[in-house]
Amino acid sequence: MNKDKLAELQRQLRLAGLKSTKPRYIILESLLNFPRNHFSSDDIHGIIPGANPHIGIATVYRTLSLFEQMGIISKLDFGDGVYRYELKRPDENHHHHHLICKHCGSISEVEEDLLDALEDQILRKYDFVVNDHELKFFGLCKNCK
Amino acid sequence: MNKDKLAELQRQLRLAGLKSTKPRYIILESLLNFPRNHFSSDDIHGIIPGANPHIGIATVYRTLSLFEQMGIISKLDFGDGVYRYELKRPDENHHHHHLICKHCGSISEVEEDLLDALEDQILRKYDFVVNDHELKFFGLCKNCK
DNA sequence: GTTGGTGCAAAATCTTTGCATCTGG
DNA sequence: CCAGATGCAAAGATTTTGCACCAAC
Repeated sequence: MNKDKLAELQRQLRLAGLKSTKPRYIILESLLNFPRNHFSSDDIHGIIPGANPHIGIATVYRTLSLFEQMGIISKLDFGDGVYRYELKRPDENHHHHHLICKHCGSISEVEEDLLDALEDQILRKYDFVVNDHELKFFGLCKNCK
Repeated sequence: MNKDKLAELQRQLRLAGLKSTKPRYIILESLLNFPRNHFSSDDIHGIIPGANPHIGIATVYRTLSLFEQMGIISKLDFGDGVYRYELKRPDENHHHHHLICKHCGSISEVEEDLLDALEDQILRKYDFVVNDHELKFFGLCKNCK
């Protein structure tokens, strides 16, 4: 399955006239194997084994930014001064929502969208065409409440 | 009306055992007069007349952070690496939503909330108690679409 | 061999902190 | 007076950039 993603990356890079390099493979592999759903550039840089050709933090930033443009990952902002990314699910056209526990800091995901009615209303009332949204709920998770 | 807000600040500060100082007055006055609804620390620092006792950027950061704790303003994050604030409306218990135009960068506000159904569902399904939310819509405003 | 990619270090940006000094109560 | 607030500069933290070198194609 990871093999598939790596081959897919190679295909997409070639298609865009870009090079498929070792750092790009290693970074994709690292984020696929990352234990949490959300990761920062530093998270990824931190888990890359040092034995590989050494990968600089600048390359991680550049590569994650590239992956975002390619639609492989999405950039997230939980308001703590560090940008994070998550793997994009191929069947999603909108971002899902996040539940952020103010006590323990855990982040979980909401499958339901349910914003269609609101988006309709926004189009009608404000004449604003919504392409995407980002919704965060702050509160207490089941363990902390 | 601004007089009212200044007097109210003085009252709240006294109540909390804090000092009502000139920089705090000047900063409150500056954000009340700021031409847009959303402002960064640097925005506020930039419009303070130089003739006053000179106010350092650190004081602006500290004061806006204090005002946030006091419930006068809310911290916002539009994902561009700069934190902004907005005046809190006394009748709002939840944050309102924002429309962010990807073309011209304009930010407008949505009055409707309409998340109650979703919040109910989150409580039932995820056992998560929502205290607050933050919803941003990205797309094209009426001038840019 | 080109063109693009990488590593490194320096720079840029935003925010926080330490500390001597000042000031409101 | 004294606790808290301020100004300044330095330090932190995160992200971006310039440039010589390296590696895909």
